[in-house]
Amino acid sequence: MKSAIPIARSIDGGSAFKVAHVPKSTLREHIADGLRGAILRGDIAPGSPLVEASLASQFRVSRGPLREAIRQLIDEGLLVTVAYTGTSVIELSVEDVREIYSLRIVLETFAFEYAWDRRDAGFKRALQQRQALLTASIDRGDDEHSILAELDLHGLIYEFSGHRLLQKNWSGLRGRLQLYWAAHHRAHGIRGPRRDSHDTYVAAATGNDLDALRAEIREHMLRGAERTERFMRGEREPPAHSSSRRAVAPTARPTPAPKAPRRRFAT
Amino acid sequence: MKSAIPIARSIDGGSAFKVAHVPKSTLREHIADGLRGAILRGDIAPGSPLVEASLASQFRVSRGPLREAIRQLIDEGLLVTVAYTGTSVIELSVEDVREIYSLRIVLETFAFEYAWDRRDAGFKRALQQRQALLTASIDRGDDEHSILAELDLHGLIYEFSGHRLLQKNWSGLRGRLQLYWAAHHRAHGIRGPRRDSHDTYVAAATGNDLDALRAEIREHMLRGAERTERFMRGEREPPAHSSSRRAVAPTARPTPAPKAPRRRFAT
DNA sequence: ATGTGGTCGAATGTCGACAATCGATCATCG
DNA sequence: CGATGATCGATTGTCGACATTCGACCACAT
Repeated sequence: MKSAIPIARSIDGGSAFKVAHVPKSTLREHIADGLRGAILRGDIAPGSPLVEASLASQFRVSRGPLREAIRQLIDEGLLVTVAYTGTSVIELSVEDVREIYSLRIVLETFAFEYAWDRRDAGFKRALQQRQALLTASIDRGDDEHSILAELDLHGLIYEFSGHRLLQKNWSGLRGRLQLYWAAHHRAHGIRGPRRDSHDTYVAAATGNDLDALRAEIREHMLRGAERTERFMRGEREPPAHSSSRRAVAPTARPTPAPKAPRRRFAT
Repeated sequence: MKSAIPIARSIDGGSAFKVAHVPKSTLREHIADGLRGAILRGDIAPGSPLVEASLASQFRVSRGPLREAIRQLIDEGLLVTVAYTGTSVIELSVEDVREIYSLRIVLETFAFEYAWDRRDAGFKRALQQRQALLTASIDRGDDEHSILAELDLHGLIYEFSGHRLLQKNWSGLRGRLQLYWAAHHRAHGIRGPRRDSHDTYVAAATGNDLDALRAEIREHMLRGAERTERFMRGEREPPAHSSSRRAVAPTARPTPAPKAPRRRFAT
């Protein structure tokens, strides 16, 4: 769920308090979070266009803050926009998946190298805890949560590294991954990470053989990439025709109406 | 001379034309480019606050598009903002420099690995051409241009890789690097890349020994990081008090007036 | 003198309305 | 009958004004 509450450290005095950032204040933040959630949750399908006026009325705000939130999600790589034409959720392409996984290998390996010596009992405990959450989700058959749990498991090393650039990179990759996996899960129903696959990962991550971990990460990612690509290739025609699975409850909005009179962008 | 008129491609005919994106259309783009240029050029010093109304009047636009441009530069890592308080150019910290260079090692190495087999005569020619531009700038004593030329030299492999995520990463790093180097150059006057340092880089990049290139990149970056850090440590008190060097001609705007009545953020 | 509280100016956040542009549709001409 | 050009609705881009919040200043009590 909530990962890593930002802590403000006192500058010089040895204050014993840890203050959390004030919740949220600006509308733009709320809108960005809400929109991102709706996209990642799959309430807005990849490729479907967003209409500013409609969203603004749904969020009960004016278009100003909404546009800023959209701009932010564009920079996060979740939306694409064409001037005077429209904004839409990014389409899923195998090329993107290849790029993402190739970068994951590099960045996650680097994250471990960067923080290798600083791994302590707390790190290992946290890693095993997240693994427990993941396996619990898998055993429970909760695919939705399994995806998030797996991402959290892999995210730990980034959080632990303290490397802000690396963290920002990971959050960007994480968003895209969540989008892809969730979309495929809805499209094909079945999915969910494997248990054993992460056992070896955790073992290598808590061990002392860096080279072994490098190999494990590579293997792990190649497997993931191959599986994700296979899902993507197996699918054509994403437009709404099948009611194979409408499991997700549209907590916010299931897109006003699939009337598509104005075909924007290239199809 | 050069007709920069955008050409429309025929849809299916095997057109021999290559179309460039239409120049620019939205104000936000223009503003973002202008602001980014002003920041990277050093017309707006790191740490100095930006006032939306002032900038809007300077750009002759309303605050709407300006705010969106600002948001974009925030995501690019050039600006920081606090709600209801203000926006300012990022401060320079040694920690940031460490992170940037550590990531550069990883990413540039990966870029070469990713495109290693596809390097062709065109690549090597382009690399040598950029090196020539760099050495020419250095010999000419043009430090400003040398910085850009060095960034362009290192940027080639990212462009050539065709890896979009990697390219986006590089453009982000490149912006910060340009900001740091330009700021230090203005602060200390002297600087400018070394010639020989890049001779070995180009040689390794065009050679066939990947491990040698890995080592070279690592050495190159560690040197650069160490030098940059040294510059940063040698400096304290960036606020305007010394007239040590006001060499740069304020082509656009030298900041309205250094009256600082409202001290925002923590000093 | 130090700390405390209130007041005020300034900057950002938000809103609603207007203008520019695009895509689709339809009429027209070859 | 196909291609070309004009028209129209819809959507995004832009603007100016109002609301909200923050930081500085100053009076005052301790």
